[in-house]
Formats: sequence, structure tokens, C-alpha cells
Amino acid sequence: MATDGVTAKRADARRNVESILDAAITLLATDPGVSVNEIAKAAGVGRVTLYGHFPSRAALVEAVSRQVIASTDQALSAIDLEGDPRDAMARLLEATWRLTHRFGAVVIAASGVLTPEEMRRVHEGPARRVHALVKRGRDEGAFRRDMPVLWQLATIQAVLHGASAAVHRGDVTADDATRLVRDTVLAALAVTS
Amino acid sequence: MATDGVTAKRADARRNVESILDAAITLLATDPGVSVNEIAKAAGVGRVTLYGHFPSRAALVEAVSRQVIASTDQALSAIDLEGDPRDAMARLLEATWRLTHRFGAVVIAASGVLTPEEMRRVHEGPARRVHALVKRGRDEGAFRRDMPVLWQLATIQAVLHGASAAVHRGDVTADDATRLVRDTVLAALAVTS
DNA sequence: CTTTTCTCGAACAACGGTGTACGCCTTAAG
DNA sequence: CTTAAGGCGTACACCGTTGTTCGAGAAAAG
Repeated sequence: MATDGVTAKRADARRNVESILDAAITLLATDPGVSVNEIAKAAGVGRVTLYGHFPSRAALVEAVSRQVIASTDQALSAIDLEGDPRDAMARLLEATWRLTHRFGAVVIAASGVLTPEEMRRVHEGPARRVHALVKRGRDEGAFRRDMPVLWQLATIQAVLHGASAAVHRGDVTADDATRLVRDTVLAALAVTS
Repeated sequence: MATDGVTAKRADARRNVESILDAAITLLATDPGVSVNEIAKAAGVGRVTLYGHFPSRAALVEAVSRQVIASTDQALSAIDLEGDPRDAMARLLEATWRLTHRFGAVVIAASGVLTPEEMRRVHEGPARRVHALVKRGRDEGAFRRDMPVLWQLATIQAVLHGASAAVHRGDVTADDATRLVRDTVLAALAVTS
């Protein structure tokens, strides 16, 4: 039965791990403090079963974080950042918005569990791309230079986060938010005419 | 001793209530989930004494919320919202930023305690002024009209909140943030050239 | 069918938080 | 000084959450 010669996990076990991770991502995306009980219930699984797969709540959150990071890195590394900085930023924002909307507050849950060092490493990946693009846009005169780069990054993150909240509140649809995030950020970055 | 003919609170009692409220505002502004124990300790008061003045944690949070709301209303109602919408928005943003920076996450703590109805009423006051100003700016052609008003309000709130986080992180100073919030929001609202 | 793995509920200990009761001491007010 | 209000520590009950143990039973793999 050991198809890989080492572990030999049963089929329903793997399915349950999937369900648990899915439920955890969904719930943690809106409530970082959700209890293990609720996650297990949402996954259609007993709480004890969950503990059979993840030794602690922290381990579960860490596993979720890793999966989110993997998805994020994969999605963002596929984005073409060449050409006009404005167009590149629009592409990057669309992809990032989808990720923000999907994974939301997972990072907040992670911040209570992961070490600061791990958190830094997690943020570094996605942030590097945006950082480089903003700098290039400034150098080429496409983005305004009278604000700190760090502030502009903070603004981008704030708009994304705010959009997530607005969609959750029902003020706008997720589809509309794609366009609104793009236009708003580009307006905030644009050189003053 | 009853100066008002009814209650007759002792002097140190009133002082302690003050200390507790001050400490609660300070701590709740950064950690909405802070325990009663820590608040009492920060106020230089025993936990039991705190319960002597506030019957429950919820009551304390509510009292803090009322005080914050009062300060907010007073500060914002003094702002002149006439004249060029851009200038009025700049004035309103400066005052609002100071309040956001000072009171931060109190509203988050309140959201876990106050009823949705109370929360709505709390938000209504400050939001009404911004809402009216944004609408006037759109009507007079000062602000762009190709986005929902609600989105523009969400953007303003997001930038303020993001600025608070950035200052807390040490990315910018609170003073610089005043200018950055103003310029960023105005750029986001401006009609596209 | 047999074996092995996994599920699942119930029960339990530990922890941290809220809220209460009691008794002693400090201090403001007269 | 006398009195009463208030402060304060200890102890306790209560609750929700985490993490563990046990044993019976279901289900996958052979």
C-alpha cells in the first residue's frame, strides 16, 4: 500500500487534511482568532481528528501560511513586470487583489504564531516585487517622487486591505474592486499634473 | 460633602476613574483584546477596584467608546467645510488623522462589544461629514465621479488606517503622515487630467 | 475476509480570562 | 479625631479554548 515507499497515508486521511486546510484558510481569512473547534466543524471533521493531523493550533496556522505563501509566490512570479510601470503596476495589482481578497486576514493570524523572523521572510517575497516596481516607476518619471517609497508601499497595502473590507461590507463587488483598486492606486502614485 | 446633592463621590475615586479610562484608551488603541488585568495595572489600580467603577469589561469599553466619540465629534465639528472642496478635505483630513493616530484600534475593540446598531450610530457622525464633503466635491467637479462614493470613503478610511500602521511600524513619523495622508487622498480623489 | 489505519465522541486536565465575595487597610471628609 | 467611603489582595466559581487519552467502530488496503 505504500506507493511512495515511505509513509503510506490512507486516502480519506489525505482528503481530510485537504478539507481542514481549506476550511482553515476560509475561516482564518475573516477571523484570525477562530477556534480549532469551528475549523474542524467547518471541515466536517471531529476536533480530535484535526489534532491527529496537526499537533497544535499553531502548527495548523503555520501550514495554512505556507500554503498561502506558496500560492502567492506562484501567482505573482508569473506577472510580467516589464514595460510601462503604470501598466505593470496594473497587472501586479490585479493579481495581488485577487490574493488579498481570497486570503485576507490569514497573515494577521500568522503574526500571532510565527516568529518575527519568519514573518519578515514571508512578507519579503511579495513586497520585493512591488518595491522594485515602484522604484523603477519613480526613476522613469512615471510615479511621483515627493513621497517616501515606504509610504507608497503602505498606501498600496492599505487600499488592498480597505478593498477587502469594503467587499466584505457589501459596499462594492469583488469584480468592481479590481478596477477600483487599480485606478485608485495609480492615481495615488501618478505624478501631479 | 455632596456638592451636587445626589451622589457624593470621593476625590480619589474620581481620579481613579480618570486613570482607568486613560489607561484603557491607551491600551485599547493598540490592542483591542487587552485584558482587564493589564488595564488596571497600567492605571495603577487593583483589578477589583476597576470592577468597583465599571461593572464589566464591556461597560468599560463602552465608556471608552463614548469618550472617544465625544472627542471626535467635538474636534470634527469645529472644522470649516466650506470653500474649495480640496482645501476643505485637506483640513478635515488633518483633524481626522490626528484622531485616528490617537485612538487607533478603539473602534475595533468596540465592535466586539457594542451592538451593530450602536456601532452604526457611532460611525454615522464622523462619516456624515466626509460623505457630504465628497459628494459636494463631485458635484462641483473637484473630485472624480467614475468611482462610487462609498468606495472613495473606504479609500479615505483605508489610507488613514494604513498611515496609523506605518507610523507604528516606524516607516514614517506622525508629523510626516499628516502631509502624506492629505496628498495621497487628494491625489486619489482628483479628477484625472 | 483480514488487517491496518483512521475517525470520532466523550471525558479530562490545564490555562487564562471574567466576575464575585470577603476582610483588612488607607484615606478623604466632616 | 471620628466616620464612612474607597482601595486592595486573596480566594473562588465559571466559562471557553487548547491539547490529551481511551475505546469503540468505520473504512481503506491487501
